[in-house]
Amino acid sequence: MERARAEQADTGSTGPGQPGWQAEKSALMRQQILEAAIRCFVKLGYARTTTTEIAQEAGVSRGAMVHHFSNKERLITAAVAHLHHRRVASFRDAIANIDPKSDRQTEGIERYWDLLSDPTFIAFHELTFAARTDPTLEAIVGPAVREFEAEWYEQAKRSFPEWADTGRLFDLAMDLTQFLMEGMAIHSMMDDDPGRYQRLRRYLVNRLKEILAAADDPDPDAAVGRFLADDG
Amino acid sequence: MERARAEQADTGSTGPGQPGWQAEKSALMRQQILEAAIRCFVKLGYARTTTTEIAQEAGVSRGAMVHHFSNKERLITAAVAHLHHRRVASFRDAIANIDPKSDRQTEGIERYWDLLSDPTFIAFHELTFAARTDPTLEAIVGPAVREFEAEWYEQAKRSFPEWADTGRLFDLAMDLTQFLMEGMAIHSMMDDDPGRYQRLRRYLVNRLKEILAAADDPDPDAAVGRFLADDG
DNA sequence: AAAAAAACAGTCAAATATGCTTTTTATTTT
DNA sequence: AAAATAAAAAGCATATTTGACTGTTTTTTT
Repeated sequence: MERARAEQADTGSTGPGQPGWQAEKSALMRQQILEAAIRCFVKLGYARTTTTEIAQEAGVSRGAMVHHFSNKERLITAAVAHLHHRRVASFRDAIANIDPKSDRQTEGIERYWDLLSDPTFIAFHELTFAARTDPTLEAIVGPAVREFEAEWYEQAKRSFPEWADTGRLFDLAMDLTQFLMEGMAIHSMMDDDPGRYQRLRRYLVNRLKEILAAADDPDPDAAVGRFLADDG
Repeated sequence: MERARAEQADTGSTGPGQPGWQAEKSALMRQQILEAAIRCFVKLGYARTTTTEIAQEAGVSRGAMVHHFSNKERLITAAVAHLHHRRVASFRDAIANIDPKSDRQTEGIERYWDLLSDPTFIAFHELTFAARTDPTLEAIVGPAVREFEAEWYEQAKRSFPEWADTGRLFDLAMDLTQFLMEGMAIHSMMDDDPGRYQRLRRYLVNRLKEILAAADDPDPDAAVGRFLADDG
């Protein structure tokens, strides 16, 4: 009395003929389209990413895609949300999985560097930059950018408890890391000289350790002052 | 025996009716169009800068513009060259005019910061970034980017003789400055918190002075090693 | 002063991108 | 099994953008 369901095995919990299968297939296709959009951002840049191109990249017909995302703005909005979730998730696990026995500062910087050259991050940067001159896109991307920055800060605080209660020194270290790493990442996209960047990452780690060491100073404000002294 | 030339006075060396006047007017219009193109890059981004938009921004008809630049690629190429010259020139005078009595490192960083937020530099950055996914543009912009970097390095060497013969320490200082400042500049476009950037510039100046001081070390290689140490 | 050349303006057609509508196919429910 | 519903594909209409063409005015040369 077995019904013919031989071909459903690998799809997970549901299969053809079962209720809910269509919904699952639909969700899968949505996902597929969003990932294709992200690949297009990386490959072509935001401006030259057309809906036609995304459909082609996803391997679905334009009509099928229109069924899922009725116009371009909705598609872009969904892609940004998808990208944001992936970015937060991959940042979390990169930082959370640092070997506690390793040099944690170095590991943190190296893992963040890997992320910065990941397509997910390149795509996001592409969108952020395009948003500079596109108010519609800015309205979509802006909140995600701010949310990620807050997440970055919180996650760093959680994963590097040695920095707790270092106040302004922590802020200084975060800003230094963020801006220097981003500047390097952008430049490294058009300049193939890995040694240059590696050297500077080592320099950065040493600076971070120096700032951290200053936190043990009896007068932390004086320590901040030493780093930011205005005289020679 | 005066011929009627009352209205030529303010144009400089030539005026209507004199040979060469047309050529001068033509050059002026070329210039006007190129500057309009640059304003468009800043305002709209490279991708959304159309020839129509440039003509409108320049206040000339499209046909007139086509007369000067027969197609878009030639116009873009000329605009990039124009922008490059302006960028090199403004960098040179910013650095060359540093008051010798001031704190030269601080002044240098502050002046470079001013340049990074100047439309000339924003436009160039826009083009550089767009070139990532546009080989045709990359072919035009790439050489200018490399030329400017070389110029930047040479100019810094010339204007800060105290760094002469500091070898690898100089390279480290240049890279640190370039990447950190660029990272800050990009971020500051979308985040209005001047204090954050000012603080970090002060930090940077102190780091530069520290690197420079290390150049007096009897063993400069050991000094480099101290900054780039690989152990805790 | 007349002819030649250059600068300029306006219009048009081809190509491309987007959003909408219609037709066909597949799936679920009764 | 039939009706109802959802998904996918294809085609069409409108917008934009670019490059080309044509005619007019201004400037230079003879």
